[in-house]
Amino acid sequence: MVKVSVEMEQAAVILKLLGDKTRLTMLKLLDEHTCCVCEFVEIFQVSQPSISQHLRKLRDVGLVKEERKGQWIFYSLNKTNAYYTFLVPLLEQLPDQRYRLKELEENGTRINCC
Amino acid sequence: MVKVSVEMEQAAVILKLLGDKTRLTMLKLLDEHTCCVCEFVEIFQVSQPSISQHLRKLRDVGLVKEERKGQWIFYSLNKTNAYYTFLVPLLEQLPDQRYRLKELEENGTRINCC
DNA sequence: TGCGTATATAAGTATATAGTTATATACTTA
DNA sequence: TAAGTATATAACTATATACTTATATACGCA
Repeated sequence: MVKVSVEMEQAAVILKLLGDKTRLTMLKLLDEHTCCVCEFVEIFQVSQPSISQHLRKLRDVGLVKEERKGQWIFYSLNKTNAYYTFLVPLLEQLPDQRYRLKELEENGTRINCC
Repeated sequence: MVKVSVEMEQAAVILKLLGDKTRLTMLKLLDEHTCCVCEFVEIFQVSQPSISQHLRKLRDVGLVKEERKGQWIFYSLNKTNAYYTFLVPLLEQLPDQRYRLKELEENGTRINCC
């Protein structure tokens, strides 16, 4: 008997959240680095509220956690979350996204806020 | 360097398809057994077109394949599909759905068509 | 305290999605 | 060939989703 880590309904909820290119990329990035909202805004070239709303959805199911450091709020993967082990084999198969952070560093937008 | 099995955009498309309870359960069932449309109709208690439309989406990305046997069309997981290995660790973590087929057998609705 | 920056939330909108009913197509069998 | 069963597609509808702009809140610093 294979161990079941999540129920069907919960799994579908999580997978629906991952089924968005922006959120999926966010999670892959967060698996590699802590990021703040303004970095995501720069990376994805969408409005700041749009990023906040994506992060809220991920936070609402506990996939990510936030930590305020002064003016900025840093997001990271919540590795204690029940769904984290469900996520891991997925994220492992996704292409490395660290080049995006490197791009930020190159044009100075990473330094600006973090 | 971890081997990348899928690109971001494709992964998001696949995960969005999995982010629906009906389709996710279908895939888990198909991982265990071949099924035909009428069985899914019975299991999920939705209209036949609804089931057909779900199956079409899964077929369009190549996750499932169909095989006509007389009057019936049997669906199964397409294990040669590029996304199959992406899927496997996910499906493994989902609860076994064979009890649903057992239920069909018990009330005779499995026999009716397959 | 007042201003600038970072983030969150509210409200609105366009599009996507999942279901429905109606109908078409394909096969089986009398 | 006609009737019955299985499946697919078309058209429609209600709801969900992802974005936008406008505004509120929180923090740092002069």
